[in-house]
Amino acid sequence: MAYVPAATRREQLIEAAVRVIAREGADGATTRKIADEAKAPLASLHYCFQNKENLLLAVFAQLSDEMPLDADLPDGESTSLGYVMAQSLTRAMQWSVENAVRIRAMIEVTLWAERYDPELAVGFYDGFAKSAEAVLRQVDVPLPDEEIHSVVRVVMSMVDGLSLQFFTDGDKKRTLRDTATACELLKAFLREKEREAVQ
Amino acid sequence: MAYVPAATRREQLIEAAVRVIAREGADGATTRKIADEAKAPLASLHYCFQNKENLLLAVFAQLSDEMPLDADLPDGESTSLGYVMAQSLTRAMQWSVENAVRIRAMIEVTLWAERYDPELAVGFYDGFAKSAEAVLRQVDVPLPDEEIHSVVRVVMSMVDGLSLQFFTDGDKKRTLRDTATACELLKAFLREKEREAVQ
Amino acid sequence: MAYVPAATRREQLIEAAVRVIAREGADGATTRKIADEAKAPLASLHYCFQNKENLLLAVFAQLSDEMPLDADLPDGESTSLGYVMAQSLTRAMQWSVENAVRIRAMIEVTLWAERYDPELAVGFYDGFAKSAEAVLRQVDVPLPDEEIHSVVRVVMSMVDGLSLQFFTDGDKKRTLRDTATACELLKAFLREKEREAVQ
Amino acid sequence: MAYVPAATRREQLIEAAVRVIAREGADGATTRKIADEAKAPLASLHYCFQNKENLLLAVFAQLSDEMPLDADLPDGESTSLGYVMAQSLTRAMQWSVENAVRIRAMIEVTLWAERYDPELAVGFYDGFAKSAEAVLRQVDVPLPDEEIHSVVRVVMSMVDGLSLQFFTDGDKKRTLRDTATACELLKAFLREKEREAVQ
DNA sequence: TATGAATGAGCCTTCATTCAT
DNA sequence: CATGAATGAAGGCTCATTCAT
Repeated sequence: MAYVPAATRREQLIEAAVRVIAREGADGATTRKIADEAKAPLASLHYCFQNKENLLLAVFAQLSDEMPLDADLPDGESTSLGYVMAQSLTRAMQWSVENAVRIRAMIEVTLWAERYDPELAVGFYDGFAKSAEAVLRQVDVPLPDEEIHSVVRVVMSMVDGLSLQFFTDGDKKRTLRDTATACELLKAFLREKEREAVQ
Repeated sequence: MAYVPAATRREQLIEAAVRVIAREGADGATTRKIADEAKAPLASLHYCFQNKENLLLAVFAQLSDEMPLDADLPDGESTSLGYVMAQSLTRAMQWSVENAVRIRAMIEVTLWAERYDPELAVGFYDGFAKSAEAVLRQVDVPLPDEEIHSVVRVVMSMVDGLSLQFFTDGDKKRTLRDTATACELLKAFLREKEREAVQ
Repeated sequence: MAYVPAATRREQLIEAAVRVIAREGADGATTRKIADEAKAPLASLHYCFQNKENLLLAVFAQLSDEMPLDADLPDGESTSLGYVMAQSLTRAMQWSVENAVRIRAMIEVTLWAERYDPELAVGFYDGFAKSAEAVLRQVDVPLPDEEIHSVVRVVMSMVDGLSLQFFTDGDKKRTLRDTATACELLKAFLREKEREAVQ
Repeated sequence: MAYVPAATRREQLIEAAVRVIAREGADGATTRKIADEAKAPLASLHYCFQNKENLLLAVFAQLSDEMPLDADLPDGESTSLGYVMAQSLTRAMQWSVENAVRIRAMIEVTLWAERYDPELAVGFYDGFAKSAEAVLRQVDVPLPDEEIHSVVRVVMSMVDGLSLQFFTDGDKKRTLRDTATACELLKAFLREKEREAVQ
């Protein structure tokens, strides 16, 4: 087998791991299957990551990085909270349906990570939430802090849940339609809040 | 080890499997760990279920049965769609936070089942959705069929997502608060729809 | 492969381990080589001994038991210390040259045991020494306790050293001749002591 | 890591190997551990010695060279055989207790060498014996050649055996006392022989 | 029938070694 | 020349399963 530099191997192995994990779960993804999928020698996996655990953590980190958390804020203009959140949700789900394998792997690794070290997954969720809040700080929010956090978590749960449903049925159109519905729920809620705030 | 009739053993093993799976995942739940947890001989597992696969399917079926899908409809009275759905969602989440182990196991087994046989999990979701629609047929619905199905799926996704979050942080209060927020979203949406329908 | 009861398997594996260890050392004796030598499935090794370590400890115990430590004391008659010790030494060495493989294995395992747990090997030597002293209590000893202990240890060291030499050259005759010489040293020493004691 | 000339590296690696082998045995002394102990790059080990085998042989040769075989003969004076041999034995054991690590390594490598190539160790013992005989040629010997060779081998065996015991208990004082006892045995034997020769 | 005992297949990891500079 | 990087082969162990009663 041709010698391949470690940096390249790391990427190949992570990508291979993502595919195998999506297919077989984190525990089912044996080092051999991953190495084969990457067309890499088994030993290179341990050369690059020391052990399976580290590889999974790398996969977790990689996928966390890739997840689109932010909305495209039209600069300068004043935008409503509903618009921003809906757009975030929509973008996340669009990414999900286009990256079924990665989302599936993400879920499997997240569950694995929780088992492996409960702190880890919490950290990820927090990062996610922080990122969302950063976005919100840029718009006028008609709600007290505590309430807005709750809404953010509900939106996140909708992303998780809709993604989960998408794996099960694999129906892209339906998932996007349901995403639109979810946005409607969100906007209706915020519109009502704004109306209340005005009074 | 005392001889125990197969029927009893089946229950013990399923219950043990639920606990072990919640702790270690479906793949991490070895036959030995399950047998030990059930204080049953290892061989009895294969005697009762032939193989691990069948046991996991039995766990899946068992947990599917237990999930509370229906709302308590106040008989005779006319109730709004929003009320019914919100109550369903709330009940589901209350059950979730009170049955963390079972929900966790459910998620792990569902992911395993999808890998094992994609049809299976679909069937489960469908059953869930059908059951929900049966409830809805009992109330006035201000939405076309297609739209109402979409809302049902969004609600289901919120249950899944909120449960997922609950495992991660284990914060019961927060989860119930977020559940209430989710209900608000849902109700605001349906109120709006009703207002539109009136016009 | 035919099912074989664990008790039988244990013996087969220990015997096989002795041979492989004699040939390849304790570290070189891989679980696979031992299993093959015993014509046993690899898994049976772990079924019977849990892990390699335990097997080696069992080999150590087994060989310790087999070593002939005692002299054939002619009952009733008064025998000289020199006679008893010389006979012990001779018997030990006769056993050694007839059981080259076992002695070789014993040495390898003893070195391994010292690395694995220093206490172990000490215990073995102590047992050896105790056993020797028990024999000595049966005869008249013309030496103070401390001195007799030292002689015992020197005799033990001759056994070890002569055995070591035997492995290297494999010359049975020479080893037995050297053993006789060693006995002469021992007896000459004790004769001198007795003469001194008489005065 | 700084570039170091091969000659220096060889020494560093041999010294490191001695320490690691004493600690972990010849098989347990992995190339990596040795390289680390020498603070040398792993590849330099193979650059200097081609393979692990050669390094072990080098260690064996090195340690063989170091072993003190000769007695300090008081020039000009006539010295007894007993004195010479006892002094050799004593010096060897003094060196042993002061160089526990090297002796331990020596034993481990010798056993390894015997496994690797039985001729090797024989050669070493022969060299040892030859060297001893050279010393003996300088004094009056009251014994036939064959018998004196046997005594030499017994003395060598006592060195080996006492060293072995010393590793096990690590009791320096006791080892030296036992060495003195061994000398007494030897001297008593030779005195007797001399007396016989006189008659 | 229900169970203790035993095994084939496969897992993660580590080793000595080789490659490429 | 001397070294960092990479790999083929093997090692200890565990798993689901089957056997024998």
